[in-house]
Amino acid sequence: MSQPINNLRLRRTQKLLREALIELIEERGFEALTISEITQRAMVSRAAFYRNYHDKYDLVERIFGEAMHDLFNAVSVEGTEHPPQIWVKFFEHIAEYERLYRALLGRRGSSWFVLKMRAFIMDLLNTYAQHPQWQASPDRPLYPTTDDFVPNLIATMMIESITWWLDHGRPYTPQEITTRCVLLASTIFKETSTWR
Amino acid sequence: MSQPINNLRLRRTQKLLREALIELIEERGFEALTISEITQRAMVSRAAFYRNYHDKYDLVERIFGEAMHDLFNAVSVEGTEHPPQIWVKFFEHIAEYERLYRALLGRRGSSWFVLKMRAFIMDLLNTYAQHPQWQASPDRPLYPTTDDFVPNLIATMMIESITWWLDHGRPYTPQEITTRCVLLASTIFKETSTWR
DNA sequence: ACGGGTTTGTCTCAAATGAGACGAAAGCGG
DNA sequence: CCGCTTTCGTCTCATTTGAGACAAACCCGT
Repeated sequence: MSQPINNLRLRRTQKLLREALIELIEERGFEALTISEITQRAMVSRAAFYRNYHDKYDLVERIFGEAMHDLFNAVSVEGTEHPPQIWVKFFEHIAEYERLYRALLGRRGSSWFVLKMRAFIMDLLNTYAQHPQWQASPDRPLYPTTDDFVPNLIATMMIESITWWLDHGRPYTPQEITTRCVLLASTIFKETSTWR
Repeated sequence: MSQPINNLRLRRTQKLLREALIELIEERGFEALTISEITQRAMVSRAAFYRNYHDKYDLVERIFGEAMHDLFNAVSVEGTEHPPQIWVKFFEHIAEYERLYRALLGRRGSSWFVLKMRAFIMDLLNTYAQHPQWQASPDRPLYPTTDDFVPNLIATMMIESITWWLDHGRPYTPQEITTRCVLLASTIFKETSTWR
């Protein structure tokens, strides 16, 4: 039970498996991959894979999960005084792990992962949406909290923005693409909050 | 004693150590490296290094040795009917392992390795020099076999050609650079074989 | 030449891994 | 629907590996 102090081997096999996964998604697409293929590329036994991960979905989830963990750490350290800052950090993170996201969101990617990512972005929206900058007016809720139609749209738009951004060689800085996305999002928020 | 069938772990640690070595030579130079540094980068224990290699020189020697082994295999398979072909293969090999040779022959490289490589090229010269293409005339030896002054010069020239070639982004194909080198070498051979 | 820190090379023992086998499940072509 | 093949997921045991300690060699500044 008690996790031993030694985790170099664990970290190493996980690193090798992650790198192998990204390479192989780029080459053959996520859905086509088998566990054997990943472990062979990683120079790791199949048994070692199952000791570390449940399946290939688990592998991706944990890569993404830890990346998001790092993202939140980076943001909480630097402060959230200016909420759109979280999105700048978000795009910076995307840029840093470009290979991963191109692989997972691109043509050969995984629609399962797109769902996963949309859910995450919606969480982020819910967490940070109450900031004045995104509010249509102070006394009116931004959108009906019982309905996540609008957040869903925004999240989809964000993902599309990410893939476009990566596919076009990141023609904007994280700051610039964030500004454009926030502008778009707040427009949608304002428009739709007048519905009824 | 008896080498077990299992060598995945061995091959993996060796691969990781080699990659780490090349990276670190590029970053900090060969002579400055410590074993700990290499093993940390490779995510391998120091003990594992010593199980596989005697020291960092051994590590480099074996990378080079196996590369040369592959080189000879490639040549012997494709036939040596046209001897300068070995040099084309040689430059192709250099191009393939560009990072290694830039690292080892460049500014931050190892003068020890340059000696090693010169000796190897001289071997190659001795092995293939008797071909008519490089002979001044059929009835006269190419150079006095008791003296390796000229092979030494040629080998030095070859190494300089390699570093120049790599440093300038390989402006010639392996075939072209070989042609130029063979031309230079045979000129030197012809000139010096008239000495006495 | 002397000392303090680093690196080397070797060792031991616990722990993660690799090989390989196994039945079950899934894909697939006829 | 039925075989045939591949992949999955789990298991066991031998083997390599990591952690850590050790003395010896090596620096390097005083």
